[in-house]
Amino acid sequence: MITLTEENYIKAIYHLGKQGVNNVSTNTVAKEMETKASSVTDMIKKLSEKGYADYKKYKGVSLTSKGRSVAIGIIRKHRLWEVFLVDKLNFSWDEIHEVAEQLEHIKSDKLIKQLDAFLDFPTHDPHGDPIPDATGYMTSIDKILLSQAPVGDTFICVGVQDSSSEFLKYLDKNKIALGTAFKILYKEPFDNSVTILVNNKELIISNMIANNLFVKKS
Amino acid sequence: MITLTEENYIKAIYHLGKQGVNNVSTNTVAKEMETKASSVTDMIKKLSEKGYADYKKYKGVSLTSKGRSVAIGIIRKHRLWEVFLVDKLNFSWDEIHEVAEQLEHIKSDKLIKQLDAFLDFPTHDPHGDPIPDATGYMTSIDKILLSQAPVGDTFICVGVQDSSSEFLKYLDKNKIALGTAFKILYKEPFDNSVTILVNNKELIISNMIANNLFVKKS
DNA sequence: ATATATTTTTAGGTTAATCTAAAAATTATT
DNA sequence: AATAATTTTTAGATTAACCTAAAAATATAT
Ligand SMILES: [Mn+2]
Ligand SMILES: [Mn+2]
Ligand SMILES: [Mn+2]
Ligand SMILES: [Mn+2]
Repeated sequence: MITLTEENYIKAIYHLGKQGVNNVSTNTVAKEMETKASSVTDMIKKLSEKGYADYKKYKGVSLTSKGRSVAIGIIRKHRLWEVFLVDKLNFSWDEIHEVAEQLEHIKSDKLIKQLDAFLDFPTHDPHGDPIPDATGYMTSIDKILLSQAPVGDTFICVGVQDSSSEFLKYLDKNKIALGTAFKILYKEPFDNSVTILVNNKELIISNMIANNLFVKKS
Repeated sequence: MITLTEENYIKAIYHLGKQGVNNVSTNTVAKEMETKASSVTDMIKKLSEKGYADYKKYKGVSLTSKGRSVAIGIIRKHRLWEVFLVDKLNFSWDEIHEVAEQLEHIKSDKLIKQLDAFLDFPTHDPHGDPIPDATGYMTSIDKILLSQAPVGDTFICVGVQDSSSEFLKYLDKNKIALGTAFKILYKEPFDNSVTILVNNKELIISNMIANNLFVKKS
């Protein structure tokens, strides 16, 4: 039996250390979980005892393959529910994360299997993140950050790094969505801002924005 | 802030004492919650302090109007999710209760509002129980137990008292579903069994079954 | 009305998840 | 290499939800 809190820690370790393979420091987990380092120490001891994590004192924590498969299962549920909320219940992409944080903990194999089928086996969530299939396999489209993309080429938006409501609303306001195509006209060396041509209009994007938008060459 | 456990106690008190109006004894709640009487005493003190329940030592517990509206909200969610599972995800009516027990605690006003619309504002769940609307109003069809229905008349099945998987599977096996019509041919005084004509076949139903099937005159 | 049985509450403990404060280990700086 | 700063762990408390066992109240039976 695994508790909701344990699931959330496992997910955090997965996201912080490249799919849970890299060691993550106690403080890093504490920040992500909005809790204190001492609480994290307690919990990663427990996760380690239960076989979900590898932990050596003062050396940080990583996931075992058992822990990794738990993490992937939760992520699968999170992203499928996000698709449900957008595709079926008309939520916008900036309203879904908090609800999915709750729904991802519902335990029922049949539920997630049927939901997957009902949604027609989506491969990506509304933020462009890949949805692991029932076996844990994830298709990774090769995407780069807009800040890393060269001037002159044409790209399409395929994902976001930050999926906070604020950032997503900024994109909405500027009519940038997944699938939107644009051309990189100019990169200002002084502040690393990027001028793009999108929807037949020039738009200047700050480095911070460019650092949170995933694109791929079109 | 209300915890999941508090919600479950409130729901239990609601179901045990006619919509939470009647006083319910500590032991009754303990049995329903599969816990000990001492734990119940602790919890109903807390519910009372938080304004969800009225409690006097040794006198049992009932719900305040605040508690009642919490209960109705949870029941609304439970039943809407049950409709979702059956109508959209192809669950059968005997597989949904446990999942709905989890889903009923998801907190999002928009979610339940949109789900209601997505399901086309259903008024009854797959077991024939009424679904409270957003204001808490519930339509109650006047139904009686098959065991109370007179011989000779024709009835349709409109609900179940017991919604355990075992009972529901029995009904499936005998091709009895919500909306199924039948005629009461005979009631055996010795064991109170009931002979009905259903799907053009005679079927003898034990008193226990007849005590768990709601019908209405057709 | 008294004794017996049952129900309910209280007292005191446990576990999971958190916290603060202090100690120990590690890392960075002179 | 020694000292200072930072990170991590330990020790000891707290809270929610539960438990057992004993005490108190209520209900039932003689
Ligand atoms: Mn999300
Ligand atoms: Mn997402
Ligand atoms: Mn149910
Ligand atoms: Mn139901």
